[in-house]
Amino acid sequence: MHETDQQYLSRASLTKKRTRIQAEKEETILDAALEVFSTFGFRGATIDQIATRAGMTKPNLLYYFRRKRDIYLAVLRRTLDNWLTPLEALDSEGDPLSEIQAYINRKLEMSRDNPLASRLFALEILQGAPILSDVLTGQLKLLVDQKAAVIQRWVTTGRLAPIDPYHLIFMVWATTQHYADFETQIRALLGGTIADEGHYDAALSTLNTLFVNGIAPQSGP
Amino acid sequence: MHETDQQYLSRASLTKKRTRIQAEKEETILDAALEVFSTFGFRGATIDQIATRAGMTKPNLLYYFRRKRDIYLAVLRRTLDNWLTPLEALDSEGDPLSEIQAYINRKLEMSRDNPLASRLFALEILQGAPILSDVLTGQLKLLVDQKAAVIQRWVTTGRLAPIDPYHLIFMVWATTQHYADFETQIRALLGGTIADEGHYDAALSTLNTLFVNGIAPQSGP
DNA sequence: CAAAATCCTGACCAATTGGTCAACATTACG
DNA sequence: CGTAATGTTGACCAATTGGTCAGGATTTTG
Repeated sequence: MHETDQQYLSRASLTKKRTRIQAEKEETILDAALEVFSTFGFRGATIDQIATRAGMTKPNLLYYFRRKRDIYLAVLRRTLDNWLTPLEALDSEGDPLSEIQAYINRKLEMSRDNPLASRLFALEILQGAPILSDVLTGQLKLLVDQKAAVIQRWVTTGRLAPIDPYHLIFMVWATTQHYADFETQIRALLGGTIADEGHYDAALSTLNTLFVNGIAPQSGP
Repeated sequence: MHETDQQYLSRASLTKKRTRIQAEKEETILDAALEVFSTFGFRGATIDQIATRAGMTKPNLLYYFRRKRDIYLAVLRRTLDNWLTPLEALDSEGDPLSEIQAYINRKLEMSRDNPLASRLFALEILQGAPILSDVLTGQLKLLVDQKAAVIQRWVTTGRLAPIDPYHLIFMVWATTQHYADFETQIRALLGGTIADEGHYDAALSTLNTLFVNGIAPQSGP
């Protein structure tokens, strides 16, 4: 499915076979594009910037992706799965607190290991999600509705303190993605980022304190 | 201080006095500029867009602010105070839990009442804070260091659960600003924003549950 | 009311940028 | 090896955009 999707974007793939060079160059381009788009946004990025960072000329890059928008779309698609996976893994059969803790863990890891992807989506959504709006109201909404129902069940059966599942999910997103999206600010204030182990541990431990204490079922009658 | 600062930006203010028309037009321009910059970022915004939204021609706008960057700077400056005020109001003499609760309140109100300002700063910081970096390492760091020290004292004296003050502040920022910055996503998932009273109350109540339970001092052994 | 100051605009310019294309270079393959 | 397919590039184009300017319109002020 991804394979065929990409065929529509990368023009060079109107060739009979997907050649070795195509595979290599397209990946190089998308890597470079992720860096540039996640820093400057769609309009702020230029094809030349991406081409330079990918070590090729502009017309050469445009041989692989005919339009700027095609590059952008391809980067978003390639990154989308990574973005959704952590929530997908939330298991309705597991222990509520551990599940949510594990979810926070995965999200914070993603912010550390792939901050560019986080910033790419942040920029896209900040600007009104012109490209991703379908994903938001479709794929993402389905997933969130489903997982929110799981959390709601945990609350109803008393295995979690009463809390709105949607807003709980928002809080997890907000707090974890913050470390990627506002990295510049974090660095200015802490003198480092969560790429530094000490800061990572402090962030994780704060998250755990907050969420575990925050949503553990209240003991007592 | 603000007055004189602005003189450097708005060219028309090389006139002998600040005229009525200058005051009016400059405000109109900055309002329009906030809308446009907070949606498209600095590079994505065009002077024409701002001029159109301000109901004037491009050369006319450029009569008041000679360069695009001047408009951007002026908008950032005008909004900066609002951005810092909520944290400044955190009172070291108050009750820790109430103070933090009140802080969260103010921040969420700001996200509701001035989402454009929040998105403007978010875009600026996401892109590496090319303009604001001095503010981050200067004014903001001073303020945050000071308030973090206050919170640290609360922790040390056992009036707050042990938690890293910096990361606690980050969590407050993240969760409250999320509703402004990711409004598009919230709308896609909830069918509304915190401008709707129901959603606002749900968000606030979730925040309170999380933070109050999360950082209340653990009842004794 | 008239001169001075301020305000406004159409026309224009140079730089940037997305995208094309013909011609040449390289690679794959029978 | 030779030819067909694929890859690469300099030169170029049209649209967008930041910014200028001369001159006319309006407002302020004595």
